[in-house]
This record gives sequence, structure tokens and C-alpha cells, in this order.
Amino acid sequence: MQKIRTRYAPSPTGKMHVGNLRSALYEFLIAKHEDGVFMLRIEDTDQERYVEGAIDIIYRTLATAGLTHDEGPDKDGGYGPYVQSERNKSGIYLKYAKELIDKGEAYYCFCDKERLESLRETITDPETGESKEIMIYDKHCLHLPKEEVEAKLASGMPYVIRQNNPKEGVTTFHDELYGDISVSNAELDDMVLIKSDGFPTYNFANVVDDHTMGITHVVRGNEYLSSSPKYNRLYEAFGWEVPVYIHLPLITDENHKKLAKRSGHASFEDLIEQGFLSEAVVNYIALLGWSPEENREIFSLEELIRQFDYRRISKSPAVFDINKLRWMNGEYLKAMDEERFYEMALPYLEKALTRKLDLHKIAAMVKTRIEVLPDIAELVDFFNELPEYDTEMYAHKKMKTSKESSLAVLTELLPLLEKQEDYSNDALYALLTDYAQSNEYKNGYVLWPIRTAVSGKQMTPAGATEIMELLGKEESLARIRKGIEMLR
RNA sequence: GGCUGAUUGGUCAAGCGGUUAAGACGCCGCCCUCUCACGGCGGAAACAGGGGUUCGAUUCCCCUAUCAGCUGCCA
Repeated sequence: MQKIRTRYAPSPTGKMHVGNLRSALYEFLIAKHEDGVFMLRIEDTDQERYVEGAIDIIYRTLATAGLTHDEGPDKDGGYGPYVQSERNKSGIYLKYAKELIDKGEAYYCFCDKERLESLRETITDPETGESKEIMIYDKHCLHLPKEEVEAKLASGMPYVIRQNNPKEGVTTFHDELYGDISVSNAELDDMVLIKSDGFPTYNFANVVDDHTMGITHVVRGNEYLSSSPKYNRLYEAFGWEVPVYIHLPLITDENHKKLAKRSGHASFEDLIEQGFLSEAVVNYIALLGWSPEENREIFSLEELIRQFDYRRISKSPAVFDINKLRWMNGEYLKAMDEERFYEMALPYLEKALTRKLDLHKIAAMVKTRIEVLPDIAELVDFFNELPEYDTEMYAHKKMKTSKESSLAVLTELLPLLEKQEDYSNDALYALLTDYAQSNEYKNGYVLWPIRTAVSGKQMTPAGATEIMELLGKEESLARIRKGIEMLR
């Protein structure tokens, strides 16, 4: 059987948003599931949109996401060059375009901007008031006499080459997910194949490259679904085998609008910056438009490769839900072994804490309570210094405490805690619960006021005695005394 | 406007002619518990609407609605 070859073919125009990344992911998975080849090709035929450094972003993103390409500009696999502007230097696109002209499937077009403008029609939506322009080329230059074409060419007049689509009949193409899609040829515009600057358009370069680079499965976004019949006509005109098409449903934001690079959380790099783990992001987007056979959600890349069956990709668009991503990221953090988590949390802990504390212990406390690493800061801030707090916090319904009871407990406990030498969690816990027992109090009745005094917070990532252990005797006592003072 | 596609809870989704219509996120409640979290248990919440086809439609067909994409010498 022929080995599967897929490609990720971005244009270097900026950051990769999760839609781009998901395309790359699925292309990678489809190839790797069958032990095939995943290739990277840079589509830089639009010099105007080219963004400096964008290619590096692509390399970096693929690398951190773990989507290692087998072939690409930096990894020659014998199908190079892998950058379209490089390929164009050999004249490959022009050569194939001329072949089409010879076959009558394409023609030179010399129409200038003004004439094209006159073909334009403006449509206004009565509801929204939005207007847009549509244009169907009228095949004017198709009917130019051969001599005139030769003369114009010879005179150096700028030209484009357009596809010559028939006016009658129907073109059908097959998509693995969407099935057969037919479009009447009258709808097919004579799209530009070669631009006047000598570069091919996406539409043309894509077909030529996918064929000459041996791509077996063309996997791409849904936005190409309606133009695919035109590509099919190109394959047929050349007599090339049509690849397997897999069009992917798009990813939208919470307003069901196509994901834009603007919206902040859209780019992979931004997500990483916000503290998301690349594994979690990859795992999450894998499930945005695809579901495994078994009812499970946490998958490593390796497991995805094994499980991925492109026939289970869904057809409807999916909303990117940052909330669920946060949850999944939290799952990854919780599943992490202590040491790795500590290392990852360390920079955040060091940044958040000014006091010298046992960071291993704090890392362990915080592990089950955060979804992304930056959440750490607000969880541990009270360690630095006692925050301003309202004494109303001492009254807790479930603990059956009041400001008065808290004051009583605190003042009674203070001398005991002053006398106590061992400020380990266990010793303190024993001391406090013994005290509770001998007074026939519930544990919470005495621990709640202590925890409140020592943290100044409604909720903390640890119990009273754990906090005291970390704070040490001196600071703990100071905070309790402050509490007593405030309650008086 | 035309063309193409999509439509299961708020979100991701399973389902592929007969089900009490899974599961997950989020939300709510209970339990655990020195608060919070973790963990455990439970709950509310969906087949866009209308016609067919069929003994029987979430599932197949048609129409309508809604949403999206395309309609560039952008990709």
C-alpha cells in the first residue's frame, strides 16, 4: 500500500492560532497513525502579507507541540524545495500553467484593474447594511486572437493566467467526511493561476505542489470546501490522480465567530504564555472536532497517534472553550509527579513569595488547587504578610464560631502556643485538638479562628497547623496576637 | 444576492431505524474535611421547526429557519 503523506502548509503571516495548530495536529496524526510522512511546506506566494519571523514561530510552535515534521525546509526528504518562493524560482508553476494553456484549460488575461472594477457588483445586505463586492470574470481575454496575445506578450504587457472553466455541466468531488459535493460549472469562476508578479496563487501552487510532492491526503480547513471543485478540474486537466480530501470543521470563539488572532487566547503562544501546558492544549484541541471510540478524554500525543481515526472527525464547527481547557490543564498538573510539578511551579513560587519558606511543601499544597501555574500567586500571597481582613470572618456558621468565641479561644490558646517549642504540623495539630477535646469543642471551633488569625483569608490552600508550621513560631504568634487585638 | 456546508443540554460530544438519548466541562446539592481544593455520590439541563418514507424516526428524504464558509492577482 502507498504510504500516507500529509502536509501542513501555512503561510508565514504571524502567530499560529489554535485552528491552525489543530489542522497541523490532525495532519500529523493522520500520517503517523499509518506510519506515514508528515511534511511542512511554507506557502509564501503572497509577498505582501509576509511577516518577518513568522517561519520561526511555525517551527517553534510545531516543536513545542511535539508535531515533529519528517520533511520540510530544514529537513530535505527529496521533494524540495519546501518553500514556494523557492520552488517558483525553477519556473515550475509557469511551466505547468503553460501546459494548461496548451490544453485549452487556461488562458492569458491582460485585463487591467479598471476593467475588472467595471465587472464588480456591489451587494448590500438589507438586514445588517453590510455590503460586499462580487465579481465573475467574463472570459473577455479567452476570446483574444492568438496574434494579439502573442503581440501583447512580446510587448511585455503584464498578464495573469486564468483557469478556463466550462460554463455548462457539473463538477463533483469527494471528501472523506462530507461525501460527494457537486457544483454546477457555471458557478466556477475563472480563477487566477499565475499572478502578474509571476507568483502562483494559493489555488494553483497548492495543487501543483501537492501533486509533485506526493501528498496522498489533503487535509485542510473547511473554508476550502466550496472551492475544491475548481481544484479537481485542475487535477483532471493535468491527468493527475486526485488526492484523498479531508476538510476540517472550523473552530469558533464563544460567539460562534471564526477564531481571530486578535481575541487574545487564540494563539498557541499566548496560551503557553498564560501558563497552559502544551500537552494539555494539544490534548484539548484534538478533542475539538474529533472524538475517540472509547469514552476517555486524557490522551498523550502517543496515544492520540494510536487512536486517531479520521473517520471520526465531526462535521460541525466547535466553540473553543477556555474553561474546559483550564480544567484539562488542571488534570495534567494533578497527574504530574511531585518533582516535576515542583520544578515547574518554582518560578511562580519564587516570584510570589518574599518570605523564605519551604517551597516543596507549598508546591504540594497548591498542586490540587490550581488549573494553571499563574493561579499560584493569589493562593500563597498571605504567607508574605498578613492581609487586611474583616473580623466578621471569625464568625462561621458551620464551625459554630462567633467573634466572641474566637476571641475566647484565641486568648486561651495564646499562652499554650507561646510555651510550645515544637512547631511541626503534627505537634501543633495534637496540641490544638487535645485542647478542643478537653473542652468538648469540635475541632473546627478552635481551628477556624486560628486559621483565620494566621492567614487573614477566607480560604487557604492549607489548614491552620500547616500554615503555622511554615510560618514558624514567631510569625504565627504575632499574627494570633494581632487577631486578639482586632477582636477586642 | 448566489453557491456550499452544518444544526443533539450553555460548551465539547456519543449515537449511525427500536436506547430510561452516553460521557466530559461548567452549574447546583450532599458526603469527606481544620477553610478551600482534591476525591466520592447525586441533580437540573438537549435531538432547530414542519412535512414525508417507515410498523417505528435523533438517525433516511424534502422544505423552512438559523449559523458558518466561499464568492480576491489572500491563503
